[in-house]
Amino acid sequence: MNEHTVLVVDDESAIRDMLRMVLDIAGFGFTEAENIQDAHVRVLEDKPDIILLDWMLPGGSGIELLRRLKRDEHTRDLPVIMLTAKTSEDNIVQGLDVGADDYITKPFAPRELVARIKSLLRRSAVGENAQRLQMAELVLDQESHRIFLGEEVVEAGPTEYRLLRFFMSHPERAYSRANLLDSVWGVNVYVEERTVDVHIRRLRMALRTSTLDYSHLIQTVRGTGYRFSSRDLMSADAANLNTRAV
Amino acid sequence: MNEHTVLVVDDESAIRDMLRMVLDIAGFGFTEAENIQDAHVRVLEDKPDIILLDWMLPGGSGIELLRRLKRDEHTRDLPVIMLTAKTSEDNIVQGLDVGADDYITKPFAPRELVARIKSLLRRSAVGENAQRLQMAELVLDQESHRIFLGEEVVEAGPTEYRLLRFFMSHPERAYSRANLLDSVWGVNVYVEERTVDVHIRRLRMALRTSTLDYSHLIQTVRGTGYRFSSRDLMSADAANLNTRAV
DNA sequence: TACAACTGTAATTTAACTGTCACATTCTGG
DNA sequence: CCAGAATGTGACAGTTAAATTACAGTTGTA
Repeated sequence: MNEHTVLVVDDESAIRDMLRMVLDIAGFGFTEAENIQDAHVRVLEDKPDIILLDWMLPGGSGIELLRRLKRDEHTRDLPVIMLTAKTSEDNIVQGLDVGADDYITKPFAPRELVARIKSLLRRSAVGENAQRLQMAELVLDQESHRIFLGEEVVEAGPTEYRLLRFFMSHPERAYSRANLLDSVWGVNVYVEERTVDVHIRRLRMALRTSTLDYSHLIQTVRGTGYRFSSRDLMSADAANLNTRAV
Repeated sequence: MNEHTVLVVDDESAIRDMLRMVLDIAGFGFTEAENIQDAHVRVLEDKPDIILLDWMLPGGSGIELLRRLKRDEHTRDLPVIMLTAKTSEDNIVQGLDVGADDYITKPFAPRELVARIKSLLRRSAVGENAQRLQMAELVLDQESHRIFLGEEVVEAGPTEYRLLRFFMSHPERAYSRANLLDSVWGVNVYVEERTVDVHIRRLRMALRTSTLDYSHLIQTVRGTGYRFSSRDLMSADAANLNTRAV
């Protein structure tokens, strides 16, 4: 596997040094920034694969950077782990929409941190390597950031795009609404679970064009959540037609 | 969502009481134990969904129980949060090493504890630990939350799914209707015993597709209840009822 | 700034699932 | 073979989960 680069954003150099050592031992590349402005530059220049972002930063809190990253098309999918001090800021964390992919409270065990980083990288790895996700005539092209159904381009909003991408990279598996919120919206995002239903509907409608109807790929698992699957009532062979990267 | 039960293992009753209150407010079911032996019994009897385990316990430290739980097939996937008094990283690392899913150091904010519990429950809800249960051509795939019979997908409601899952993970053994209600519907649920019959029927019907009929796996044990068995109904009965002449 | 697209939420409608009952059928012991 | 007991079955109505619709607030953009 290629070496993954981790960007650490923290204003305390002691912590950065500590993390540099930990990450080095774990075999990760390392780059750092001590404020938001610097961090943004590092993101663009060093193209890290994941960001460890301290919550409390001078010159704009971490959430500011997070928002900015999530707003930009090109950086939206960069996995971010928030580092939160284990004190009263907990309250703040809970009240705000964060949208990070994971978070960890200080102090943390290096082992745990590394495990979470690997987990996140693994999760986004599917998307990294594969520019295109395909199932039969349904193609999600991450390069052009578009969805194709047969010859037609599927009209879908950003959220539906991410939802479909998540589903296509994790097919044949049931996810609860909470799971989907965590994976597609981000952890600590305060959104009603029912909202997922609405986006599922929007996605299903998008997957129905004048000539093709792939809406059945998004299946309801009653009492549990949803699932993306090629086989509903069809033969098991269709299962081997798993989503594949092209 | 169903109510989840939390097992608190701590030798100080004050802490147990505090946790009982906190968890109650958060809407969790509660059960407790003050030592390892007791805890093990509670795990088996109350079937908690998650365990809060104090590190320091009389008569064997918490890690002892943790090891035991992780060793047993049935309890291996039970999420465990370690409660550690001190911030000593050694303990934490050791705990995570043995298989704890998370840890929290005392004193802790109730809010954070609840958040972590929910997070863990969510993770294991459609867990990565999900396995496939298989018997011949009958497959219950917990990952995709589906049942396959040969090439076909079996249509079954949530209750039938849970019922089959229970049977497949506890085969070759007869269960009374009361047993099944406890295990599949949950304890302290007021439902008529005969209701089990109806769901048994529904499950049997589901296990009968156009090409295969596996309904005979769900066997009636007259005067007792039901049993899931691959052994033929006739020979099985003959073995059990060999006291009578025909 | 005005407009168009997108989001999240709540209210309402629709569909699926559940539990029970009444009646049918099968089994058991005598 | 009979009577009583246990289990199977079909129907049905209440309950719950999901689909749908409408809408108001945001956000991005011309």
